[in-house]
Amino acid sequence: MPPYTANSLKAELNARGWRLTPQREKILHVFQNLPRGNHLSAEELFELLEERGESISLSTIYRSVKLMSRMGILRELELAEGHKHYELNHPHPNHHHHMVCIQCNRTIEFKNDSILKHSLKQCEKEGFQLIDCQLTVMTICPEAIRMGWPSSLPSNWVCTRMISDEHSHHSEDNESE
Amino acid sequence: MPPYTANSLKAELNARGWRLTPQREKILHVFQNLPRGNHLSAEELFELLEERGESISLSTIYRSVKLMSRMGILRELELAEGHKHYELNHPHPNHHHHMVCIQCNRTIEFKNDSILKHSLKQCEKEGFQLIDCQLTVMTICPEAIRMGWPSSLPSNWVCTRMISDEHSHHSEDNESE
DNA sequence: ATTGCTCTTAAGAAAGACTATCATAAATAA
DNA sequence: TTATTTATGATAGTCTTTCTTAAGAGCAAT
Repeated sequence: MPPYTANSLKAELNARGWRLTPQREKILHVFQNLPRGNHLSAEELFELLEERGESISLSTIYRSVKLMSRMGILRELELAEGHKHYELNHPHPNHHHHMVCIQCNRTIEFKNDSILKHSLKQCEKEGFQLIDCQLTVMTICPEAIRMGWPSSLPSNWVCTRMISDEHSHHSEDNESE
Repeated sequence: MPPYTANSLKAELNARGWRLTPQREKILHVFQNLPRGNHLSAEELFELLEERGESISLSTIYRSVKLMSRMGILRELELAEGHKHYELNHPHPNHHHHMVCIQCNRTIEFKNDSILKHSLKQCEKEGFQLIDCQLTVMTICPEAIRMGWPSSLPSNWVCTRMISDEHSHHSEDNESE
């Protein structure tokens, strides 16, 4: 049921020039034995291992979860403000992007397959191999707009003119530099 | 020549429910008098103000440059690894996205207007107002591939099957769940 | 207008989360 | 074993969050 054995983890790591260490194995072991849907912060993972008498330094914890996330073994979640959580990257296509409201600071997830397609095209154009992609859209959310916050932008903001250029094909912005 | 006066900054801030404080005014003032193309880290900005006898706490520095970046007054640059720099957001459309190589950790910029269009469409669909967008693509770069690093992905990684689904229209992944 | 009161936001300090650097230790290769 | 590369752990550095205090804005009664 857990997708990784010590051997397959080793193979995965070695394939990229990285090594299987006791620390990495222990960390993965924790995640594999975690009930599905559960997730841990770096700190929680650290304490959990501490309790079991297998103390691993926080540096290594942070480094390992980062590495494994980049490899696609773990998944990095931004749940609460201020700290990340990690879980096994189960093969549940849960690939999404984020809209952040600059007014109320809230984050909303959304799905959009075109983003992945564009990323893939970009990679192919430049000889890169795609692993993952992540779009973050800074916005003003409907609630903020309803509460009267202006949805217009500073006059010198790059996006405004790019978008207005896009919509009205009579470019009215003749501002000098 | 500098696009903001104390009054226009105040208007910009007030419009979003934020206040013009002496600290924010001083910070903007520094950037407005910075030669074009120059940029400052939070630490540098702190020291510069310190020298002038106008000491502002680091917390406030960090908070202010973050706020002004989100508003589009400043622009946040990721130059060196490990710390950010800030500059005035001149109306030079320099809007770009990033490809990160998970193997060698390098970041490459690229431009792609479709991303902005898709972000805009997404925003309109959900009643959000777009301010900015930023795509990060995790990749394996050509150099890393040339050096023999596998460009294939872990078998349980979500993107693989999404992409292979996309390319070969005979979906071969009949794994349960 | 000015004063006092209330409500909201910001500043500063300190703690917390995460990342980078560096010396040492462990793992791989020869 | 020895040489080479990579990882760990400790520490310092960068940035964010939280909390308390201070300051700005709005309103009422003077």
